Amino acid sequence: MKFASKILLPVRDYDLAATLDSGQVFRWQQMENSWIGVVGENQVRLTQTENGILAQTVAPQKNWDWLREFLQTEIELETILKSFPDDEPMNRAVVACRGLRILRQEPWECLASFILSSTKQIVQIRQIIVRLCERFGEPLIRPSATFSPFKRGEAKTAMSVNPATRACNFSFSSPNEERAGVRSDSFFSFPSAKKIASLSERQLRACKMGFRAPHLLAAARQIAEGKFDLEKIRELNYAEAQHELMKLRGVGHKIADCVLLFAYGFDSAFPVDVWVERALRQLYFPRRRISEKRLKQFAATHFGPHAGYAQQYLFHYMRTKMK
DNA sequence: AACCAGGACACAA
DNA sequence: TTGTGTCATGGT
Repeated sequence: MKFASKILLPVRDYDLAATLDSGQVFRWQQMENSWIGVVGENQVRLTQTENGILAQTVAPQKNWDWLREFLQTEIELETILKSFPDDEPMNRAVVACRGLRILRQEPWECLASFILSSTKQIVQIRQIIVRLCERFGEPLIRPSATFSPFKRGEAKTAMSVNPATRACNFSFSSPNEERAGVRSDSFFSFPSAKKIASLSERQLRACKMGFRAPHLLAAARQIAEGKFDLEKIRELNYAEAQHELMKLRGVGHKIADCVLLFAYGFDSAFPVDVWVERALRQLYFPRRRISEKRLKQFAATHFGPHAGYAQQYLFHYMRTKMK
């Protein structure tokens, strides 16, 4: 793997591994001491160092603002942590997960990813998304070419000309790689809404997304046809934005909150999945029956203006430190 | 080999 | 308002 550009993004209080492996993004894989992933059209390698995060990209860069935006390196974490309630569960979660951040994702990829997330373990979400990107994303620029070498249908011709630029494959190349859920030699963009909208439900189900396929397809079509505008969400307040996202089939409170928090930066969004509900009941109301509604109300008022961050700390704390 | 997973939805009580 | 069945799939 050759990298054309690199930069050191100075930042402290940033746990890269915890952040990339905390169930907000699904396309990053650890390679030795680094993390390999894709942001937009860029294949990136990130390495945690003493002074910050070292970033390397395959394509040459003139401007790194897109990466600072994604990683949210400008955020002063200390301010956010100080806004958390000063209670035992929260303090323990912060001590255990200090440096955990919330990323700022591209809305469509985030929405699509979380439509695919319902009642799935994180490992399986990763596998589904890898298949989706391999089959329907665009191959990314490789170091040996100055432009995208070929489109999917022309793979055979291009391969015979220059095998080194091979970047296309409709399936996993070996059982081992399929089991790992990851290919090591090919990287693809996340398929656009327009691309997904052009597919059949059958093609999507072939990615093993099950009953989520019609939901993803419907959302992609509405967006591709201009009937649903993901950019418009930015201009709304939290309640309006949540209501708007929930108009999509397959998007309820939880998934809407994930998108609002991870893609639009609504820090007050507080997604409650089985892990977070478990954390709330078990850490805040041990051996006491609390109604669903009172629990929701507690969550909505107790964690302050950056409740979404607090939620991520509780989630990651439960999932990693508390088995 | 059951059980469960970063749910949503229609419908019943 | 809260409870139940249904939808697919495969790690653990």
